[in-house]
Amino acid sequence: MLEYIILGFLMKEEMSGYDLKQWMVNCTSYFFDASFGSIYPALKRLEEKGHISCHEVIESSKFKKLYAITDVGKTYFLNWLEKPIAFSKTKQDHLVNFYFYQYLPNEKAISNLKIFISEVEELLNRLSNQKSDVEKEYDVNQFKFIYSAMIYGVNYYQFIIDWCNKLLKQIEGENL
Amino acid sequence: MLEYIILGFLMKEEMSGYDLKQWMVNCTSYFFDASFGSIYPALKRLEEKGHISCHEVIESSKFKKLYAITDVGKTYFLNWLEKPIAFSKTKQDHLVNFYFYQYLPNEKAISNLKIFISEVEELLNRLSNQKSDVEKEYDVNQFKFIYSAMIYGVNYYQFIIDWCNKLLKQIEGENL
DNA sequence: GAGTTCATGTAAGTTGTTACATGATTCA
DNA sequence: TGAATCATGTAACAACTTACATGAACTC
Repeated sequence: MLEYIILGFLMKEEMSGYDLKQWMVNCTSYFFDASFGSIYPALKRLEEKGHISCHEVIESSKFKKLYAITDVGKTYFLNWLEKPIAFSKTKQDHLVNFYFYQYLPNEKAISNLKIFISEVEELLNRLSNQKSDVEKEYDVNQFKFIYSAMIYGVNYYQFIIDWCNKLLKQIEGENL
Repeated sequence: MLEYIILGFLMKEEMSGYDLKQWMVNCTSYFFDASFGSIYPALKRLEEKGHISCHEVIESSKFKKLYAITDVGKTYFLNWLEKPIAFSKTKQDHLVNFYFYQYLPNEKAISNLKIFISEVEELLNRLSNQKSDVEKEYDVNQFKFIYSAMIYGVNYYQFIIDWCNKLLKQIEGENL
């Protein structure tokens, strides 16, 4: 998946491994992120396969290895993109915890739920602000899919918060 | 995470590696599943650590290695469970695809969205039926957390379907 | 008696992360 | 001049999956 994401970003413009990481942190980290330890080897592999090409530059007096997608790479990427998407059941790690909360005293369940909620709320706020910025600065119709992904992210976080709150009220109701 | 899930299941009753896999497929696969190739080595590790113990039996004329959680294991599990849950951003693989759909012709985007929707709809139907069965057979108040997880699963699938349909209508509207 | 399900396990491969190492440049 | 950021990279580890191997029992 990482190699496809890299190709996807390079469809827009050439960039370095460091740039790619920045893009992920700023734009896709709510559904995909990768470490330098996987990005750099991936770039090496993609170059070996001929999907990308590299040229070294000095940009604002900083050494950079800029990677550009090749025609072979473009064909490869688009061929992958047009294939039907297999829904891969995503691990919802937090559900593993909640699933066994029957073994926890209610007070502990409540306090942990509250901590978890505020954790997700912070992520929601950050993404929500980012979404507002995009709405102000860009014509969202031109970035339909990217903007839709943001809406997904915001609504997904909200969904988790709502679910937690419902569960919270249910347990709290019992404690009375 | 796998080792904790195993301990969690063994909190209920002793079972074999095969049983554990069955439980995951039938009960948790919408948010967590593991292969035999990871379950059996995990059981070995847990036994070495003294978190579980094993005894071999013939159950309905079939050889089984039944694992039971030890007191040490129980303490270890509960100690993990009561810690605050770190929200780990789950990779939403399908979003990686949709994020780059600007590079796909609208017709292809539409057909792929439709395929994806029916894929998720099938999962939703299966889980939805399972949920109905649980509602009929059990007192859901006794399995609050397990039942809440099911609601999470159903609503999560529905959320994805709704998001896809919205996006679909938006693209289809453009094609007129 | 042939195929399916039950049951356990291993070896190799996949796909990452974490921690470290290096060095240049920028900024206070 | 010392800390932070920019920039690239590797080695070790982690946590799995896939594919294979084995064999007993059940089912038609």
